[in-house]
Amino acid sequence: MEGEDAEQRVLAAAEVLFYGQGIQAVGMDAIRTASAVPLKRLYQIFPSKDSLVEAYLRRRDARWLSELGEYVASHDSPTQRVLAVFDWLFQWFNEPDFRGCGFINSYGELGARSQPVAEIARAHKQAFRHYVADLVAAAEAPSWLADHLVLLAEGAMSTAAITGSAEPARQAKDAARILLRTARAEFGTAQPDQGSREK
Amino acid sequence: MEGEDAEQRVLAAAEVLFYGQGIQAVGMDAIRTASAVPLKRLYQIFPSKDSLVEAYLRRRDARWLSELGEYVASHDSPTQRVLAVFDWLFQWFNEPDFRGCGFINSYGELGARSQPVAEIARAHKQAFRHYVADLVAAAEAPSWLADHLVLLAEGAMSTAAITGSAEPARQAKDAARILLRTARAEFGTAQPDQGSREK
DNA sequence: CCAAGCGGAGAACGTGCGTTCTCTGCCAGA
DNA sequence: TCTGGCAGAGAACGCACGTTCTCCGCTTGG
Repeated sequence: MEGEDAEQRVLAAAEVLFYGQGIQAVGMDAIRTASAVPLKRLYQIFPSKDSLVEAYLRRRDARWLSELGEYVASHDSPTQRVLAVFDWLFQWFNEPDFRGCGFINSYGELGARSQPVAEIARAHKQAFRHYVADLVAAAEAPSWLADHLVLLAEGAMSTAAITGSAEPARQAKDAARILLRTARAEFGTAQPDQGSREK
Repeated sequence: MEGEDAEQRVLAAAEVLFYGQGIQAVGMDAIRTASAVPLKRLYQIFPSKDSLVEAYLRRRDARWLSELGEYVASHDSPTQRVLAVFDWLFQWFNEPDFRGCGFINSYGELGARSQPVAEIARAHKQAFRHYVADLVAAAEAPSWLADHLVLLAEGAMSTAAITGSAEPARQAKDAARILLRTARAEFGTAQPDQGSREK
């Protein structure tokens, strides 16, 4: 049974094309050609372009967070894990087809017209924030630090996309290190945890 | 002669519509209706939609930076000026038709297809970075602080757009305050003079 | 070997939109 | 007043694209 296979091929094609060129710039014909799934079958699986777009975003949301989580989990200390987020961003920005955050892009393109798209983007960013907040809590830093780190990460994505450089990830990591250190100092962290407590 | 007037009306309509709904979502007919400029005249002024889009972006670039500059200049001390950037963002985010950074949005929508759009977005972000760098230099902080503050500002724009809240501007300002304080402490602000000591 | 239906390939249809064209009325100058 | 052209309003054109339809070959059960 290749029904599953066809759906996966469509989603894979959609992700590459929608992310790489923008959603409105990609026609269903391009999806068909790239996935080698006939239009009839394509419309059996996804009854409209809108539904395919939503599926694309949901899939990307899940993959993005799981890849980030996997990378971060390979680090040991809570502090390292917080900073690993920015190392992962650096890697991502260096991928040749990096073109910014797919959710910010989709929101900018369709968010004003499509409530589902806006909602998925919002949910994705909220999930990311929660994930960072957990890392921050594990590193025994105040919860507002998570907001600051998220802003740095989001800014790095946009800036890296437009400038075409991965450097913003490094800059964001530097800033994150300073904020993390300062936050814990002000917070009066009882547990040094790494012995990396200065000042 | 109302030739000038027609052009201004077209640009005003284009800014509201393109920014508010996305570029591809707005047809030339909508521009015509909103500006009350007949299509014939419209195409005399802007020979194609692409050229109108570019004019829209260039005008928005100039206005955005000049409004920011005006607000910031109304503050006295160099430190206040640096932080005033985030107050201005807060005001902007609270405007009812705020929908994120028009350049990030345009880049996400068209940057992959249109080199001019990508170039204008890049130039805009570079100009913003230079502006912040000047403020940072005046506040006698190390130049890398400008990169950090720009990331916070960009992140605040995206996050405010997607969440629909102006709160990110406040969070970014808090983070900026910490980074500014820390940067000057580490930098040893003993010599006010130029503050141009690197790394 | 036959018939019935399923899946693939792409043509066809309707709509929206960027751009151009046509028609109509108005005003300048003789 | 007459005429020549200009500007406005919107129809028309061509194309792209989302969605549906048609045709055809293959398979599968009798």
